[in-house]
Amino acid sequence: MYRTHDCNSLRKADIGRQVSLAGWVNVTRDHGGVIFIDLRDREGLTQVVFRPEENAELAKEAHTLGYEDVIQVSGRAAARPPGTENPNLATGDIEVIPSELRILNRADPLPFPLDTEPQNEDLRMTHRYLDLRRPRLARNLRIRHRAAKATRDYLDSQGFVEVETPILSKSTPEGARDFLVPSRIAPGKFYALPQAPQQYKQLLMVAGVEKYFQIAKCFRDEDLRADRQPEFTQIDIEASFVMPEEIFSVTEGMLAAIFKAALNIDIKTPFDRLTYRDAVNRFGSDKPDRRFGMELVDLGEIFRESGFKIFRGALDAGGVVKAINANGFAGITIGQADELTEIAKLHGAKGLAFIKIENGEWKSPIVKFFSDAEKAALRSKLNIEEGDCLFFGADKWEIACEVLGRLRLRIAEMQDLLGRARSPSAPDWDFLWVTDFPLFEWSAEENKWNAMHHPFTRPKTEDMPLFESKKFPEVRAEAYDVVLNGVEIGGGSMRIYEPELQEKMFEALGISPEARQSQFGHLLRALRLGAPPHGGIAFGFDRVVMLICGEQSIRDVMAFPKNNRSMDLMTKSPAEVDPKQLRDLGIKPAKDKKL
RNA sequence: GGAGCCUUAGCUCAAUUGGUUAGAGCGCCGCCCUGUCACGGCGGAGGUUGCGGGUUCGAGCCCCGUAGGCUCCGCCA
Repeated sequence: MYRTHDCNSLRKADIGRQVSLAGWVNVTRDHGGVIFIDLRDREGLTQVVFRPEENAELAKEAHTLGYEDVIQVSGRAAARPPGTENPNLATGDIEVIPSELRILNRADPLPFPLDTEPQNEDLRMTHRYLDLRRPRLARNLRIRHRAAKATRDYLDSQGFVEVETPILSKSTPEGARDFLVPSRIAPGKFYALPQAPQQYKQLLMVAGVEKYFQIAKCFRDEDLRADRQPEFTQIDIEASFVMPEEIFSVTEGMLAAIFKAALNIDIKTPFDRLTYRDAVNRFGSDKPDRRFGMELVDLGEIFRESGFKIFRGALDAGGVVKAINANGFAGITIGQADELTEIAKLHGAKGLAFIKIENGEWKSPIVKFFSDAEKAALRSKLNIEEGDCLFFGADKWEIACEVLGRLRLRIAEMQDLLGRARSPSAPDWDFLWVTDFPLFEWSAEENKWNAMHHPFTRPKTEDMPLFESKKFPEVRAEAYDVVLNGVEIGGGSMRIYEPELQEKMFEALGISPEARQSQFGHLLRALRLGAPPHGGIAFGFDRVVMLICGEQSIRDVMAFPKNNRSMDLMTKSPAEVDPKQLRDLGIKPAKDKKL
């Protein structure tokens, strides 16, 4: 037996007991005579004391111990001499006086220290197993575990059944780029790794499972971000004979259970709801961060007859004039103004007009075009006060909203409104439903309509006539997202369960009848064999855990993440393979990768 | 595909406007130290300043290119 206790369990009551501990040498304090070792395991620290007068042999060996050596000690739990107790340590009343020391494994000097935040992320990644020994990441892994367990326990309590679906799956034309796996048995053919278990879970509804969930690995071969990895985990949920309300309440219950288990926090349910239209109109985003104000204000009424041509022109063309008021931001620097102008242009604005309110004066080249009445109306509508800074968008609705939405977020960052390093116990967990998404979005690149959510999403019943008459931009979907503090953490929809409607949807998306059969034949067939009405939702589990842990990147809540370029620096994957493996698969690498 | 920031010792960082032999703390090695808890003290080793080119009497610093890392845009049904 290596140990009788972990390194966080010995207390005053254990004094005199014979104990064994095992773990890593966290730090040594070698006084030449007496030697102190802080022994660490995943639970905590215990001080081990070697004294020459007690055991000269052991003390001599203890002199050789270094950082992260793995050792086992057996001996007696003793009271610390009065005055040397350490109140900062749970085990600070006691120490272990060993009669035995086994050095289980020596450690080389470490590539980076474990007691400070390393800056060099690729160094951390190449030695990820060391990085994970650091308390922060070790804590994150355990929070993640608790969140996953709470998910399973809660959904189980609600009658949901966890079903695994295939990883070797089939490529579908819609959506993200697939990871492909070549087939050996059918040379030239490929499996695809699932972007989501979407079709399988719908087929499980046809199978009569009624309530399904899965903590599912998903794969998307797209470029990475701080909150996007090629391989990630979803909490996937689907239920039959349900309305959106029932999905909403299961979701709220589940998230409440997760936050209770992970942080012992009671989140506020039910969540507020906002339609897509309102979200974009008020916050310039379909995943609004409502933790600070600065809402978009419509100024159409004020400038309808304005002499300021830019605003008037936008309105006459059927667009909008909107503004945000950044309170106390009149001190904006030239660099900041330039950056915001860049952002505005990048997202389709022709430029960025802003007004600084300084010393009672409105400072901006555009102010001279405003009438007194317009100024007065602005003042009241935007609640303008000394020190404010106003930013305007005059454009098509979509562009004006998006630009101001982006500016709003960047300005909030500049003003540090988001409290960058938020503590996990931060009280402002702002959950929100965004509903009534458009069913379609226009792809200028492909010159066709695409499904905004996915091709199996139902149109809202009241919008069915619009769908039938092909007024695609106006059709709303029975689709919804969950947003937490401005991060989209989940989304779902009611699905199409009627084969005729599904065919019409495919038609609208420009998928030929032949392609429908080859790509979705199994689903269309299933819809003809007794498919119940159904719908569901899926959550980005990594993102939820990231927010719970107060991390800025999902890499910090994954054990072995990939870097920016989708590489695992520890195993050095992807890597070349033996030519024989390629031969078995009937694959010949192209000489010129640009082919 | 594009933009920005970054790259100096094992790690974290410093190095006036371009100017002598590129420094510090931690770690590492050696010596000393019997109640510390980030123990302490003395000494030592350790650098092609990511790489390649250019400007210059002289480049860690300026310019060009390139590699890598991170962040963002595009992309992510």
